[in-house]
Amino acid sequence: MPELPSVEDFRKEIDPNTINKKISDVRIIDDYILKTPKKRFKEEMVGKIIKSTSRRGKYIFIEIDGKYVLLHFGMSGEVKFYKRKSEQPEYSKIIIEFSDNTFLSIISIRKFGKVELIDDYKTYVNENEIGPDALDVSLEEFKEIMDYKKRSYAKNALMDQSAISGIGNIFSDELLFQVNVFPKTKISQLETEKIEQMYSVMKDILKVAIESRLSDKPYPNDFIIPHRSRDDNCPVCSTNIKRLKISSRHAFYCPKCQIK
DNA sequence: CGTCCTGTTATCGG
DNA sequence: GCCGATAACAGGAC
Repeated sequence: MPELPSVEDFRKEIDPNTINKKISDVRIIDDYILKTPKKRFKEEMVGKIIKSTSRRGKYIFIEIDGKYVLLHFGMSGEVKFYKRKSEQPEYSKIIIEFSDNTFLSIISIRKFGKVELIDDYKTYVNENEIGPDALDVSLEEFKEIMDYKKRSYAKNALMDQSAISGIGNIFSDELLFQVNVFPKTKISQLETEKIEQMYSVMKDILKVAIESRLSDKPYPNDFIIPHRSRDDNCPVCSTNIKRLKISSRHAFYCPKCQIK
């Protein structure tokens, strides 16, 4: 379930649990999502110490003695830290074992994720055009980006990872719902005040979502997320939620609150 | 059985 | 070159 808030949750599973721990073994159960040759991946990691973690959009970078392990979760991945071998999660693909007999599992049901050893994360971010993280972007930057994306539908602009990284199908729906914007509105049709409102709502919903996940609570009921179904109603006005296909993704929205 | 899915990428036509 | 639509990638859930 990985958009920015979930990925941040995964990062917190890694950090602090594995920080300063020594890698004693790397078990590769299935190398489908591993983009670095198995042998090299193992050799570069065993014996090394986990230094730090960072996240940009939906990517996690784990720093290991100057190099980085990149994690991307596709549509269904996650990571799990655990202390007993018997707790090994189902669909574990790669398991990092530490010298204190604890484990970090990289899990993937479908095989859309990515695990890769890279030399420098800044180079990677530039080469792969991963835009600034949604939680780091400044208002000025956000306005510039929206100006650059003015020909796009609002939903597509928000989901473009090279413009702003971290927002996917779910959170773009939430953001548009909370600012009362119909998903197929072109960015150029929005007033400056609306763009500014989008910026502040973007920060708010991501922070609230991270907090909810951290405290293991469901997302607030006045979010559209718990009502993303054609059989459900708008938490504000009770109108039946509608579904719309945009660029082969389904957008859920309230036809009354989100004016065209 | 068919449908659905919270991501990314390539390709095509406009 | 940008934009939107589509297919492809896989496999489990319902």
